Amino acid sequence: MTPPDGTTAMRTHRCGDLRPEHVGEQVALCGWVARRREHGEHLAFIDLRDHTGVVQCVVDGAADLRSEYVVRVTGTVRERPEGTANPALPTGEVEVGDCAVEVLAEAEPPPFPVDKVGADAAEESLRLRYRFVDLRQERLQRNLRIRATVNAALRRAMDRQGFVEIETPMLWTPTPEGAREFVIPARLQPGSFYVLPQSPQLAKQLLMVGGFDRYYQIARCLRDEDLRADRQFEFMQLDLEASFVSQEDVLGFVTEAVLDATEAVTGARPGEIERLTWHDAMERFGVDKPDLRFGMELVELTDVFAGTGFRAFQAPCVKGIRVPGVAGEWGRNRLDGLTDRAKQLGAKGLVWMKVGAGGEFDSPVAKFLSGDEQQRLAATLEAEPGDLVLLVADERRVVQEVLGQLRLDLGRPPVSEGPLRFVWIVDFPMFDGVDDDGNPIPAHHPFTMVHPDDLDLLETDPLAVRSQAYDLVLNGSELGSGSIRIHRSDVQARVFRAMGISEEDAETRFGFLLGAFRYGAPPHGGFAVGLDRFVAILAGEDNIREVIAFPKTQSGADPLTGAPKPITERQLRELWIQVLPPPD
RNA sequence: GGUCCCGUGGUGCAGUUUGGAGUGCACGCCGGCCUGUCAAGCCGGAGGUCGCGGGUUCAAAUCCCGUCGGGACCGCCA
Repeated sequence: MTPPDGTTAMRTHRCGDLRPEHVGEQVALCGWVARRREHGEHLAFIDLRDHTGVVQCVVDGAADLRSEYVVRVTGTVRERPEGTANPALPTGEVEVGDCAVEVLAEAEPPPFPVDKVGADAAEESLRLRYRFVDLRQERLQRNLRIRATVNAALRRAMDRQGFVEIETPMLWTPTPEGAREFVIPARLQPGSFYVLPQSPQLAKQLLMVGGFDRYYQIARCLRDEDLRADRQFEFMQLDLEASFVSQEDVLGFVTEAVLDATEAVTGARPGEIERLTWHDAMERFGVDKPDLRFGMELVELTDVFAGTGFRAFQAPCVKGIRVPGVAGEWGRNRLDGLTDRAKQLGAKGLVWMKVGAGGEFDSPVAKFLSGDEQQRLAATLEAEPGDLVLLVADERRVVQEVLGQLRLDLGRPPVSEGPLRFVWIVDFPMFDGVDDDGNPIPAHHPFTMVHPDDLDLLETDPLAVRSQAYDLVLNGSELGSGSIRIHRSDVQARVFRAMGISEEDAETRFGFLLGAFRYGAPPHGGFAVGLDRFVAILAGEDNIREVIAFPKTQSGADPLTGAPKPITERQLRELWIQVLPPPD
């Protein structure tokens, strides 16, 4: 997997590649002046940088260079004199001697230091305004190369599994569902508009009807929604769909692809991806995207306090988490802060208990709990001396949400740490509560297939219906989701009815897809993996902007180009568009 | 739409709580010295609309109001 050596007409080697084995070779290197140490008119050291690293070049004379000049250096590789090797540099045992330097391009001083320390410290908008400089630093070079490695590995995996890469249109049709769309005026049809696809969802289902039984695409998706550390207007997905498949087939295809990509980046292939049902994930971790890198699971305690006299625990659900060995670090102030946090998350309160040296509970509420309750509590939690125990009693959903978040607050390792813990979340519910009109709210898009065992519950108990939808989660981040789709019009009609979508409604919104399905739709299902988040985790980055060459700021601007900008009157007229005055 | 944090020479900070001369630190930049440095060193120098606007005050980087930009989050992202 060694990439080509980079030899060109202008250079013989790359800076970071030089080693003792090259000693004696006449070399030509090209790169940027990272640093220079000049000792008068007789000696100068130049640290020359390209994307492979830095090497020291020695000039026997004055070097009239400045930072970030682009230069070509010719000289002879030699071992460094006794005692002058630099173990901090991979190239530190050698240097290029007797250098002649040719300036290929002069450069103004960079607006911020071109290294990890300098760029990390700089205001991010400054980095983005000078992204072409920022990109030279090792971190972004590495991240974007990881990204390319992932893309290549995914393509290989999909090709190997018989998938066909097909591009779908960027100019698509508006659909009044889901994310807000970017709108493109149609010059040839004044008053009408295309939109940029929020995903290739409908297109790939049409491809299934069209007989491409294994489709994939590394697809750009666009959503005009507010930006976040893990969300940009435009993002990439490994999008796939296959016909005549079960859920198992789809999970298999995706597993193969993401494990291949992980191995390509890290050199190690994770074991088989484990699975949790949505129900178990919510009960044990309080979230549908559990971070399995650490324990502190939610422990069910409802039975323990079934007959309790303690008013606060007379609730539909009681759960607790055990934070091992930290009791000593939690004084009254911090615990009060934690209680505030729990209330802010929706709990009525938070009960904390410290486990003393003899296993006894130290807590303001201990006196309200019977000896038997305390004993069963300790046993169920497997509490050890020195542990801090946090308990919440409330409606089940509230308990899960609050403790799930506290678990993350107190235990979640940094993104750059720990093993890569993939997990499939399966058996999602079909609906997520009811809206103001009493209609069940679909948890996924309306073409998601019902779990085969639950089909008959659609009319009787819709909120109990599970779907054949599944998520892939990595270290607590949702990497992607997919489902088996409905391909039979009778089932689709029942699901629309359950959702409160009328036939006319459905026809208006998805008519072209439903129409196509009348011409012979195979059973099919698919998935989409969010690549920006995937790459960010593999690169150990919190923020997907660090794995995107030219990202936008939180307000959707690009400080480098100045986009978005007004366009000319003439352009507007051509598009039959008039800009309204801003509201007061 | 909302909550919170940040904005001071090119860069990163301190100064803001308790108003008193653009005060300080590190890096960078410019000039000089320097033949083994590697965050080179030593000497000297330049560089400021304290984001912007308004208000309070004898006096505002500092207090108040507004606004712009950046970031984190809620809403939103079927």
